[in-house]
Amino acid sequence: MTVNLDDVDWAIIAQLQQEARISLSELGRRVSLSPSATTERVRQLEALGVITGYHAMVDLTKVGYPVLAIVRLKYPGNHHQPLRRLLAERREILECLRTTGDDCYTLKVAAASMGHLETLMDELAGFGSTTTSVVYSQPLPYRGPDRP
Amino acid sequence: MTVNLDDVDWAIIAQLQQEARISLSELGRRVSLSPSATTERVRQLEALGVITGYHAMVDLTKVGYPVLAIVRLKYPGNHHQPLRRLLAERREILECLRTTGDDCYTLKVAAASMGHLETLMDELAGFGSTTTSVVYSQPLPYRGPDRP
DNA sequence: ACTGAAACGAAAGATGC
DNA sequence: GCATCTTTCGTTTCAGT
Repeated sequence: MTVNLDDVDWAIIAQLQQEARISLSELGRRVSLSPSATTERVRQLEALGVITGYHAMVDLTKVGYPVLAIVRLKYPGNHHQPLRRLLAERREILECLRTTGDDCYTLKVAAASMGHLETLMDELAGFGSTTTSVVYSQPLPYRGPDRP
Repeated sequence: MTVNLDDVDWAIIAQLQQEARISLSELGRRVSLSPSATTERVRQLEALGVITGYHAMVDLTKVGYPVLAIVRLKYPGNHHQPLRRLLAERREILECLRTTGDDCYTLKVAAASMGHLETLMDELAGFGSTTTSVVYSQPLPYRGPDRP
């Protein structure tokens, strides 16, 4: 499943992980490649599924979601469909990871207030027992993986 | 701290959260605005800190990190500097949230193998007691917040 | 706060190395 | 797999509303 990536591929990935909206010409300048060669490399990385997308990041507080929480969910049964439906519907759930261990799901949830978070927790509590931690701060700026 | 956003702002945010590399002209077409008006709106959203950046997302398995784990860290002391240093150095740590509750930090860690994860855990264990959950799957495609 | 026009720079595609 | 060239399209700036 691993793709072989050379120095230039990693340089491209590093640049686009930090600044996804730079032009292909600018990207080419930064990695010392012509615009067309850069375009071809980026196309390949996308086609191979190495780069899966480009996303704007938003300040949750500024858009009205000042409360961020991590919810761990202990989900006993095997009937995952209802939970999948909730994940799709409730846009306050920003991320969901299924994990080993006692808590099968770990969710990241954005809420407009503690009252709103309470409502969301009530919905999730229908699926199993939950453990909620409210996030104080995010001590790490965004970054993706680096070359090994 | 909240910024007032109208329908057009939210439409712009929604588009850029899904596809950050579309041209400003294309974005303008999608939200029914001229290129120059679109440019000005995006510039404002960036200047206000509503949009904090644009990032390429990468398939961790394809770039050589097939093991993803969530690590909860119970950090007793108040000396956070050494941990901050580790966060900055160890690029395998992709995310770090400081939270309420018994486990003060929740980290997302990418590893090349279980052996590599073991090494990383040993480093983290120096700071406090850890609970590690390996991620099976990510049942939710990436998405940011939606309009309330 | 948005439109429209004009100059500049970038993207896309074809060709040759 | 990469560079160069040309056409087409996007970006930027500014006048005007």
